[in-house]
Amino acid sequence: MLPNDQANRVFHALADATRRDILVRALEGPRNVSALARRYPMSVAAVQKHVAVLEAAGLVSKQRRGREQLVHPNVDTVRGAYRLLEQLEAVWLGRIDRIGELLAADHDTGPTP
Amino acid sequence: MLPNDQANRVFHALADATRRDILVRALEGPRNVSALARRYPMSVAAVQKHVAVLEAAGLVSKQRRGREQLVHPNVDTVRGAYRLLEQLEAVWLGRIDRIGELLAADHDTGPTP
DNA sequence: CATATCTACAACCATTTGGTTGCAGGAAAG
DNA sequence: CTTTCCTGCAACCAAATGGTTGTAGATATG
Repeated sequence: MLPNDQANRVFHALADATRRDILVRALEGPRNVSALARRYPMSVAAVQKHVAVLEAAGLVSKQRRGREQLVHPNVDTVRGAYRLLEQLEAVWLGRIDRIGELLAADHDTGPTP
Repeated sequence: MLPNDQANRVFHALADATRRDILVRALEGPRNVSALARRYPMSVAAVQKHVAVLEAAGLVSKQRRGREQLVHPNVDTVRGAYRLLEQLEAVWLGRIDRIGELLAADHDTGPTP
């Protein structure tokens, strides 16, 4: 499971529309940084920083090819975030179950009339 | 689907271990702010701010009961984030599919030897 | 070689974040 | 009524965020 501080980095990285889009583009196929930068109304350096945030979170890796740096996705990390949210929902469903048990128990022992 | 700026708020809210824990406690059962605050090494006001961030993201709502304010979860918003990550994975799987198609096409037409 | 392209990194700046303390109001308990 | 508890809000502060510009190195291209 994602350790707590990586979870912090992953969700922080996802909390920005530009970074989410960069991730989508990388998922579609490897892109270099300046090609990515052409899609957004900001400097190349700003996009470099966004990629660095995604990389620190383990959501993408960079791979040199000649003078360019290809950004490609780490799907496993996306799944890690996915699983964390799944666990949150499991807590919720567990609570529902416990309520169900209580109701069943109530029904079994029945409130003395 | 979550609008872009709500997605920003949701992932930002999840990018903090204290806030994720608050969400878990709320999922276990409604808690008031000062009961939550006792669990963390910080002031009540700090926890109030964390709850406000979760509330702005739509992850929890507050409901007054007498002098206390019960924090209870909005599971639908958790599922919204869930779905967004699902979509990311779908992009990835779509790419895999396209690669599969290409390979199949390569196999069909075959590279002329 | 000369020039253009892709990247890295530093310095700088405004804004946001995440904490603090202090104060005031409403509800519960003595 | 007085006191205690829970909450809301404002002011303040250090650190992080998200952008900029500028400089420099390495690789392609003419």
